[in-house]
Amino acid sequence: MQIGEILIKRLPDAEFLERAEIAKPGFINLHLSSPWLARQAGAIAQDGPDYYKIDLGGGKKVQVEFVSANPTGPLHFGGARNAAIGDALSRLLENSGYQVQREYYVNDRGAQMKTFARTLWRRYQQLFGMDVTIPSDGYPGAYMIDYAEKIKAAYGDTLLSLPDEEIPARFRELGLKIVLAELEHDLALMNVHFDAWFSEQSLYDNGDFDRVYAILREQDDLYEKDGAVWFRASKYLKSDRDEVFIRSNGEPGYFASDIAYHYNKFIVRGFDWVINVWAVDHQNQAARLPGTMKALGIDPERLTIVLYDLVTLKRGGKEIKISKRAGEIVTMREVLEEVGADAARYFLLSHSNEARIDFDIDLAVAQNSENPVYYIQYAHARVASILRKAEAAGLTPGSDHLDLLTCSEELALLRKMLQLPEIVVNAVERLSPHHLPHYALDLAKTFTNFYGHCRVLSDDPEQKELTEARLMLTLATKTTLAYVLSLMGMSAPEKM
RNA sequence: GCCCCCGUAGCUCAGUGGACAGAGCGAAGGUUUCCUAAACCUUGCGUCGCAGGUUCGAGUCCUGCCGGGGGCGCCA
Repeated sequence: MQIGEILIKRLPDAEFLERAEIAKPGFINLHLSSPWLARQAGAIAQDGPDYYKIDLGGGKKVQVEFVSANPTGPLHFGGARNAAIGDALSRLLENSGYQVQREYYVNDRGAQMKTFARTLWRRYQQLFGMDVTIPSDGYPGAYMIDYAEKIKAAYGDTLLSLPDEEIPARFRELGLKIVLAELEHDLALMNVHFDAWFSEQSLYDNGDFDRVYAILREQDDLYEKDGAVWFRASKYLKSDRDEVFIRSNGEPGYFASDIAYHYNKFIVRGFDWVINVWAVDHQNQAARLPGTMKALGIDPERLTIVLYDLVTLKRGGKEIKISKRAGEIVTMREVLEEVGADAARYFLLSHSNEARIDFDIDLAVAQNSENPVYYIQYAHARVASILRKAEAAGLTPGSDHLDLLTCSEELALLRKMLQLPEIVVNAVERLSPHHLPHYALDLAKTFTNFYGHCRVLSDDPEQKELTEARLMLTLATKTTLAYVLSLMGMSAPEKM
């Protein structure tokens, strides 16, 4: 308490400070000056979203790799959470002084791709009445028949006469093309767009894998055992388990691809920082991969893996059961078509990454106050409506009398807006976008409270100055709501 | 067996070692000749899973336990 008193006496006079006081155990409470607060309405409205831009990154090149589901079928709804998180992180970083690249890693080689091509070939043959069955370990989903139909539409029966040895590569290539186009289309439904689709196979075609292999060989990080080539993970990690690098069948394993891929990210492409968004079922690999960067001379701190937990879908409080074995999955597209991108993104972002989500479809589509998405967007639409009405009445926002904004609802709204940079810094530092939806709801609530207590528009000439000031506050609210919605990748409707 | 995540209000969830643990929804009551009633206000709402420990101070850190989920592959 005594220290506090001394500190208070030494506080410089700042225009934003109204007063400082000491509270119970020894807290110093600084009170913002109301006139200063009121002036921020003008600053926000004038600067637009730039008012909130901060520079945490100093122009550093950061890559956010997300979704990256195997290109063997439509995206499962769980992938939508990955997309929501990855894209929101990208948006947060972009607005915090980082240069961001969004990347989708395409696992276009390996066993599952071969199985995919084989299944596709069989489905194609079936379309011509041939009595063949799909492989027992193949992909039983009906979407494979759709893919085969597309190939039939483009090529007719001409592929039936392909030489046997050309079939796997041809169907792999055709299938991949179809799936990638579908992934891009479905992700666009969620307003997610990638800057790069990075092919795993390219690592083997462009020599990155060979270079990494040579480096590791040189460092004696590789050894042979049981007919396979192993990476000495134990040299770099607190672990007694090594990683298979090249399998006994001669094929590089996923770890070999991963390390070559990150060599490419850091050494070839020169990213300062790489963020991978992975589902929790990769938690073990997530714990190990950064440490193995040391083998490439890369600081493990430069690789961050964001893990998120799974999503279960509910309808009317009841879980929707899916059977992956039978190929019955709930796709991202189905859910997006039902609930829309905005609601999906809001709910998928509203939980901390580590928490599981019960996604309630009924709530997401509800058009009432139970649904925070509508509440928030409605607040924006209401703001827009007031501004439209003002314009029609010849009233314009003005900064000359902002000191008239003195009532508690007005000041609370201003304070809430000024919290946003703090929210953004926190979300970036912890890579936790879930603070955004909570803040947005808070802000919408604070605005609606203001709206209920303070009439903005007035045709009374004596109220003109207050009206101009409140219009300025309203405009600042519009800027702020629209900005926080854009960080989440959601739309800010002018009308509802 | 070892490792990771979760457990906070009736429900869904926030909570960065600091003040009396917060929001929304639901509930109860009230408001509206008025800029979008898709609204607003008021009220009540807690053994922070349990038990120890560290600390001036713990929902937060440590240990153990209980409950739920996940991971420990020559799959990715």
